[in-house]
Amino acid sequence: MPKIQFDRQDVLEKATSLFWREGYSATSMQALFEVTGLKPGSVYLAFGNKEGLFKESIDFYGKRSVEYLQAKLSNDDTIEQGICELLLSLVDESTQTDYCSCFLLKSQLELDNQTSLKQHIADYLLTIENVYSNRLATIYGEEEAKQKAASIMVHIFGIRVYGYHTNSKEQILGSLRLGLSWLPWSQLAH
Amino acid sequence: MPKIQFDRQDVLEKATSLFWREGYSATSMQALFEVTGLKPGSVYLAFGNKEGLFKESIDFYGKRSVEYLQAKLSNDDTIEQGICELLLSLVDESTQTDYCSCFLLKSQLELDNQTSLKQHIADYLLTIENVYSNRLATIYGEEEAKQKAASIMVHIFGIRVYGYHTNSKEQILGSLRLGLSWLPWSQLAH
DNA sequence: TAGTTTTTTGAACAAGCATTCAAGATGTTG
DNA sequence: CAACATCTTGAATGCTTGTTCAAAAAACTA
Repeated sequence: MPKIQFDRQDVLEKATSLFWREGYSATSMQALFEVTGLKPGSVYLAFGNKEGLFKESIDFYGKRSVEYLQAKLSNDDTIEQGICELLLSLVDESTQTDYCSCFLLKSQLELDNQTSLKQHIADYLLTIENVYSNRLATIYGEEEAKQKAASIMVHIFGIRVYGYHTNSKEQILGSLRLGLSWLPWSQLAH
Repeated sequence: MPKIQFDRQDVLEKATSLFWREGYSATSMQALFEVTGLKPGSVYLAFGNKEGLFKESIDFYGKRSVEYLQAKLSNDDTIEQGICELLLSLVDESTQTDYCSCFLLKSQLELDNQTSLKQHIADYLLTIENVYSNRLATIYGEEEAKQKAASIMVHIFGIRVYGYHTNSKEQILGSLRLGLSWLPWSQLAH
């Protein structure tokens, strides 16, 4: 029954990239047609409308983020060391020239309370927090794990905003060491 | 020479409120006309264009924030206790129903790199960081004061995002106590 | 190959956007 | 009071927005 169509993943990748950089409101459908190479009718048949395409872009980004996080935290010998490495890669990311923070974070702040999208995004953020929490619960008590996970999330949000207008990598690293002093920073190479 | 005009402060207060809630792109000039009670011509004569009105709204909010911060941190007997109280008020703020994070933070993330506004906003955020840094430098060494100020900023950004989609006041408070453990949390009433 | 279903096309739509401007109102000055 | 400078008005501007739809193309079915 299904006929060949455009590469949905490819289109979502391009749409996500544009929404991420420009934001929801500032991204026009016309710009999306150009960047994806699709014509109006195709987009509206496949995604319904602008909000539908945006929602799928959020899903594309959100699922990828959660999967990446889970993989990263299950591979490492110790959980805490894995968290350190992950945070360090976020710091590196934040000093790149084309850095545009986190798509989920930006969208969460941009979207009005009216849209159901806001809760949808919040769910992804909570899922990420739970990944940290569950991993930490294998070392600490449940309450302590939850509290530490929350502190990690606060720091991630913090540096993703801080890194958006400041380029001092040292300052950001110092803040992580100071605020998350219970992590094994010293055990990492350089 | 000057003829009576509309109350500029009042207009800026209303425009700020709308920009803050909706964001720059999602706020239409028509909506600004309605909320301020001004007609197109008046706005364009007084502020130039949409970006001009937005810039003055940022100034209105930014200056108010810096002044409030300076007043708060100079009145209290000890600096660190003052910082604690300030952070606690931010936590309270974040659990209110009409909470819409920080205007500077939201705008910083929404605006594209192309506009000069981005640096203008960054300047306000750096000014705020310097207020913390300078006050802390009276207790700690200069480097340590700077590092602690950066950590405070990371926490403020963090809870202003975290509080946007989570309502658990206890979790946010716990994160502050955990990440900023060098502050005198226990010396505060309740 | 003929028939059916699905996808693509691109022009067209109305609504909303930021902005302009000439005319009228209002206050100040001489 | 007259002359002037400034501010306000609100309709009109041209452009962009998100979205639609009938016709053409393409892919599958029998």
